[in-house]
Amino acid sequence: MESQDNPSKSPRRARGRPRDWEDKTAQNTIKSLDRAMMVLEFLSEGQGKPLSELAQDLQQSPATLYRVLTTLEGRGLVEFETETQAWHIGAQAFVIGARFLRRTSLVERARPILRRLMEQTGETANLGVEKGGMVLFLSQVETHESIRAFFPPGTLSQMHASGIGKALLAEMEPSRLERVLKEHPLAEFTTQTITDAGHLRQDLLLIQDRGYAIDDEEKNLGMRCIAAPIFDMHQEAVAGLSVSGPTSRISRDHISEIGAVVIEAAAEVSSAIGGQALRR
Amino acid sequence: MESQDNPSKSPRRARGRPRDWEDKTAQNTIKSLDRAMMVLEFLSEGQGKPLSELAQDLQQSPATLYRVLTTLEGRGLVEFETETQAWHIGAQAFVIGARFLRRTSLVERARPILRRLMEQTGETANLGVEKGGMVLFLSQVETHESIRAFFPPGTLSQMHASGIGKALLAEMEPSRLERVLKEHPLAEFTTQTITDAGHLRQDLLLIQDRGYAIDDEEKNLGMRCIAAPIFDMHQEAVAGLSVSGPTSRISRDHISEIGAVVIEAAAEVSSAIGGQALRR
DNA sequence: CTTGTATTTTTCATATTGTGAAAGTGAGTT
DNA sequence: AACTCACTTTCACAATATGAAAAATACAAG
Repeated sequence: MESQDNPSKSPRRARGRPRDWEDKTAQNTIKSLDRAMMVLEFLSEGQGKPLSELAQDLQQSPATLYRVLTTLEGRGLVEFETETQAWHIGAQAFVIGARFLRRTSLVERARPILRRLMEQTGETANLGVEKGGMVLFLSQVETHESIRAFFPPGTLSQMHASGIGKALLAEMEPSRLERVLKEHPLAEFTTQTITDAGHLRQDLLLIQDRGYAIDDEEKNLGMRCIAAPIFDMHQEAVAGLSVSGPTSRISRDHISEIGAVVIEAAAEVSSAIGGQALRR
Repeated sequence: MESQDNPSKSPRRARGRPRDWEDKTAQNTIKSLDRAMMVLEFLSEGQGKPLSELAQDLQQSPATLYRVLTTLEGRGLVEFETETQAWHIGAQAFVIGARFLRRTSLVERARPILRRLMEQTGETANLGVEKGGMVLFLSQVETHESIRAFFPPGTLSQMHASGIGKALLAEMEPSRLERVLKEHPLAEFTTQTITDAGHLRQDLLLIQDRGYAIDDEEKNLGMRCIAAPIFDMHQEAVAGLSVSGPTSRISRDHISEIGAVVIEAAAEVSSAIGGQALRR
């Protein structure tokens, strides 16, 4: 059962020096650029701030910071609000970032399926991938109901307290799973959150067996979420798909029924991107 | 009726040297950073490319480009695909960019209204703003119909061939309008596209008078679009909202009826962001 | 298996250019 | 009207970004 790698074809490998370092010391980077990107990142995280405050938060000289900001402003990556003297993330950052979605056709192909899933279940449908040990929400089709779950695309969320996250963890190879667990402590969000690693591992086995994950008020009280993994051509779980809604509508009686629909939809997306689910 | 400003509190105005230059020569920027951002922008526009190709396209030395890319990679802004040796825009760019939407509450507040608009008209509803003489689409609620218009959020589009674009142009102050017209030639997309400035100006007057704009197959044949402007507290048109769909469903008979609904929805968004429409 | 070629990655010497301190500027405040 | 504060620009200096060239590597051909 250890035949993970596919020796059937020679997949045009890299020339040049191999990037085996990966863990890297990454000495070969540009300092000033890296610092500037730190500014951009920081700016995107909080509210807009005036120069002086940024300089303090980032421990940089106002003069340098000012030049970084005006340079980024020149390309529209940040914006300056004259009224309040505050620097904000700019529209161009959104334009550039949004193009990430177009790269992988995952989002496009999943979208019609997400929509149908929403109509079938009546609940908001979400698509997410794993990124740096977190779940990154890529796309969403919202329910018509007025009480609805809401994960804006671009949101990052803890894996262990998310349906999609657990679905992905359950399919992860052991070593990678361990690394994720090591790097991300099991923070508690509600009384239902799984904070014990053993307990989580048990749940993951159940998920793998059942085919779908349940986030049972583990992130937000009153909200349930049913998720299933999406597989690529190498039978690796590259994304997850979920429906989420209030416990009142996603009642315990409905879970297995919804679970089947979610698995079905995830399998459809898998084949839409040329993938195929694990044979069990 | 000129009491715009709220005298109840001191609205913390700018100190320091005023940014009156605006047009600026912007000598005060960091060259290397600017070049790096150009790389990021370029990367987001096309498909993923290998280093050598990028170096040629951007006229930069491979060595420098390589360091820029690895630096950006370190922050997840670009990604390197080992299989094909291609550099792509990264997930972190999406994460950062997506936060732009959270800044202005416009999107959040408009979303429920967009949704209702979609349900009322049965057609895809869109929200967009003007950015650098173009229309930037921010958000969208798609119709249930299988034939539907599609502007992915983050898309930029020419103003003169877009419903939202024309609605915004119609409310623009003359000097700014002229500048936009000067900087953006009236490209022809279909036989219906307005390519004559005089003709466009005439249409804008009509739009201002009527309160909504019609894109009558001016960008894509077979597609109509009805749009209206959204106003902020200063009675400036800061965004626009539209429904778009095939000519078969948005027939000439329905236009005025849909127009009224769109105007109504736009007015609602206006008040949701604390704005108010022009009194006519 | 050996050699050749294309591409990426690193090294290295150089001067470009990013940097912080401090001076300058204007708006708000007393 | 003088003062204060925060942003913006100037300036001199050396840190560091840069490109040429060399090294490293994978793939292709003989």
